[in-house]
Amino acid sequence: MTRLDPAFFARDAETLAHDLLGRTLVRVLDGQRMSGRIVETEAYLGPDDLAAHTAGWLRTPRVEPMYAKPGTAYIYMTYGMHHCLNFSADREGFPSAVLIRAIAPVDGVEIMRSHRPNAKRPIDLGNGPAKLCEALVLDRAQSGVDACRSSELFLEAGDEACPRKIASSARVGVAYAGVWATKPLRFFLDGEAHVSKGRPTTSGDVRKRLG
DNA sequence: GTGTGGATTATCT
DNA sequence: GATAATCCACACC
Repeated sequence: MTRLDPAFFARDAETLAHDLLGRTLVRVLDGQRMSGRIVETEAYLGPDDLAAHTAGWLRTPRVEPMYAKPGTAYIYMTYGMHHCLNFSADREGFPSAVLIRAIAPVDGVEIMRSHRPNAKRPIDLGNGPAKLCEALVLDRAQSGVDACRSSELFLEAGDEACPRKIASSARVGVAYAGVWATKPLRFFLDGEAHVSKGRPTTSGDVRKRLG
């Protein structure tokens, strides 16, 4: 399986969010492999994007990985109890990233389940950004990890080089971001059961594209 | 099946 | 001191 390299990540966040669909996210913990197929992403475009943590070139220790070289993991805590996984996009010094919102579990399902005892079905292991972080044991300790070099967190090309049908919608939970809240920067595989239940704050503008 | 509200804390102003 | 790129339990159809 081909591992994704820096050149893959060195594209604008929107393109990268589109292209990460269908790829395989791999987490190795205590020598045991867990993986999942990415089925939902969101693009955070950087300085101009009011929904991004780096709006207005904000630069604090927390968001530093977004400024780092493409493929760097940016993991933050939200609502005091949830973690979300992103990968830095574009180029070093330009703070954009792609949020991984949902995965379909592939390898190590039982290991993931042991980290999320409340998950009744395999689908509940990855159908939400905070859920997949819990299942894969990702927290701020992994923020800043270079996914192109790390042996604990990386991505593979996946079976499906060119996913079937990609749909887009507004992003989730960014209602405060004005016009940026309505832009179709959330991408998911249409009809895929593992997509998260989170609904965009602006309804009715889900568009479909050909894959 | 669908909708609503509460949990709980890092981070920045 | 306010706010948040969320999830889950529990009501109530």
